[in-house]
Amino acid sequence: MADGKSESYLDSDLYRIRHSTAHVMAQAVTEMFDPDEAKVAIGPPIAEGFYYDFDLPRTLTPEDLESIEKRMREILAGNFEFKREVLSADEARELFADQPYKIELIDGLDAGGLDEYGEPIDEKPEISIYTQDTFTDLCRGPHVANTGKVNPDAIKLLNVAGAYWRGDETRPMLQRIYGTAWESADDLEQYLWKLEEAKKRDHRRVGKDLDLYSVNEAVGPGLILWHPKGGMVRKLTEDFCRDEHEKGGYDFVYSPHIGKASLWETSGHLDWYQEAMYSPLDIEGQQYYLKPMNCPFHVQIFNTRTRSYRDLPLRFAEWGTVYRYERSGVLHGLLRVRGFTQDDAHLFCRPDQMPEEIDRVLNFSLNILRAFGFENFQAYLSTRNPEKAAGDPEDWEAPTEALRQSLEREGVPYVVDEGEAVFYGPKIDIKVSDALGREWQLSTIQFDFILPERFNLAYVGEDGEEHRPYMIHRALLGSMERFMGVLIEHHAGAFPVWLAPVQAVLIPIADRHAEYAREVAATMKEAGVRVEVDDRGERMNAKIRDAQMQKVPYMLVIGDREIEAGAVSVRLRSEEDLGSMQIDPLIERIQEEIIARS
RNA sequence: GCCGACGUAGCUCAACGGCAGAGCAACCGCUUUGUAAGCGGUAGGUUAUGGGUUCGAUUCCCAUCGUCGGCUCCA
Repeated sequence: MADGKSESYLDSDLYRIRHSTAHVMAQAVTEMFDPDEAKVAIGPPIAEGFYYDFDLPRTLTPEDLESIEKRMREILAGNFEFKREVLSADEARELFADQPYKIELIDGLDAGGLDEYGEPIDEKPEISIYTQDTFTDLCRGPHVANTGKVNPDAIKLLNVAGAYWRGDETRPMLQRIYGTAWESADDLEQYLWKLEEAKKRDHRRVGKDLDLYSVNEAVGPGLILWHPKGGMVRKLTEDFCRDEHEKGGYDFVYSPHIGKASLWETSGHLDWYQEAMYSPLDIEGQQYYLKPMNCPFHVQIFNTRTRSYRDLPLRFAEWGTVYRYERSGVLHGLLRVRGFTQDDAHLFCRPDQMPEEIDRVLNFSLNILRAFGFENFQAYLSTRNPEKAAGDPEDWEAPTEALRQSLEREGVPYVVDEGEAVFYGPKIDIKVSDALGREWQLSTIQFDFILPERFNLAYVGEDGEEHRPYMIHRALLGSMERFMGVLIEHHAGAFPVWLAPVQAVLIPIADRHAEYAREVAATMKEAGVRVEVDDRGERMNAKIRDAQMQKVPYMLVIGDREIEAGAVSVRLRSEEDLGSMQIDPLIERIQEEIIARS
């Protein structure tokens, strides 16, 4: 129900509660203005609440939200029935004569093919209205029986934001009020707790607190500066993945950041991707573009020699940094940036190798994601969009079927996004659920019918003839930036030991213990543990507090007793006290955790 | 890009037409400490940038840049 559209949700009491609460909110809002000043648009339930869009004579303030919420509770207390009526299109037009957005919806419903939210539907719908108290809205329902069925202690208005009418930036900008509604006050409280928790885990905040990365105004928006600690997490991530790729039969390639305009013309990027590409550089009269993707380079490497069917499959992997223009308003911490590094690879294979290649890459992807602590996956299979699709429909069948069967074999839950594929081929996207149950898209596995043709890729078959290879793009973590962001939020900055930038802090209690601490540190470093000595003139309590807030997995306290015993006193960031431990068993324990990646 | 909110010390925030402040962090002392903040001191600012209004602007107005919440899009 992440998209708020699952069957069971559409059918639930919660859905009705939210839908009805949206209507009550619309009543409260329209009451604030003269009837001819306040225009209402649409107000559907969404995954964890509802919204309603308004066209109002002035901007709403947070104070307005409070008074709207107060008025909503009064309306709810009125116990007004939600009365449904079915109208003809003309009757509806008359009723909503001074509501232009409703008129547009009615015209759409009357024409058929779309519901009131602009979603395609098969039949021409009945036009119905719902009335509670003084407010009547065009609506297909369903609703609760009366306003008394909505718990006034389980609703909350969250924020106001701008939203285009019908999501179309050429249409008017409306004011959207987001709210949430639950069955019980406890449910509401739990939801608000989750929002708070999400705020605490926000990678932008954690990134600052743990000194992982920054975005700098002098450098530019959407461009990430990795600090030493964040850089270490990223390096460890990359090292692990590179090793896995090597074991997995990938070859490593490297390609430049810019390429000639003619390359991007051949690849087609200048035709269909130019709006996301930066303006060209002029070098000796030739135009060069910053790369938005790595594919054309890998394709060129493929093409540097005649390939035999014996050479295939070829798997070219690169941590390729690409630059894409993103509109300033969409940039978001590490999750949406303008320069990012994809863990990219391109697979070239014979048609007969394709199903196995898909299996391998899907399995590979899931295993890598599991290594980072993700357990729950949701896959999306995007199929051919007849409106915009390269190649013949039958070309799509085998790859689409191969993708589907791989998902079945892996047992990954998946949904089919009918017609959602990019024009060059079908694809699988994999989303992971994090510790708070939020979904993040990471892996993508995409077929490509276009590039092999445009670059005239070929291999010589057993028959001595030239054949066109299949080409698959895939990124597993997606982008290093985005993945780091997701990882930070998933672990709330408390990275598993193998990824922790600092795995242990040695805390000498007094100055006289510092020398021993440095000796222990040297021993541990020797054993490959990332360790620091906190020899500041602070009290032990302060040092523990700082290490705790930095989410360091091991805090090793050293005082007279430990020196005497040749040991350290071990505290975990979980606040568990392991007591006094000898150095060797401690190192062993840490190393085991690193290997187990826990 | 668009709508709205917001930019004050490294960080979190005060002051809101009349001398720009606190806590934390940094630095310097004192303290030598037993599992989440010891005490004292010092330093730190063209109040994002540029213009305007005013006797006087951090405060009011305009523009630009940036951040945040959304819309749209996506790795």
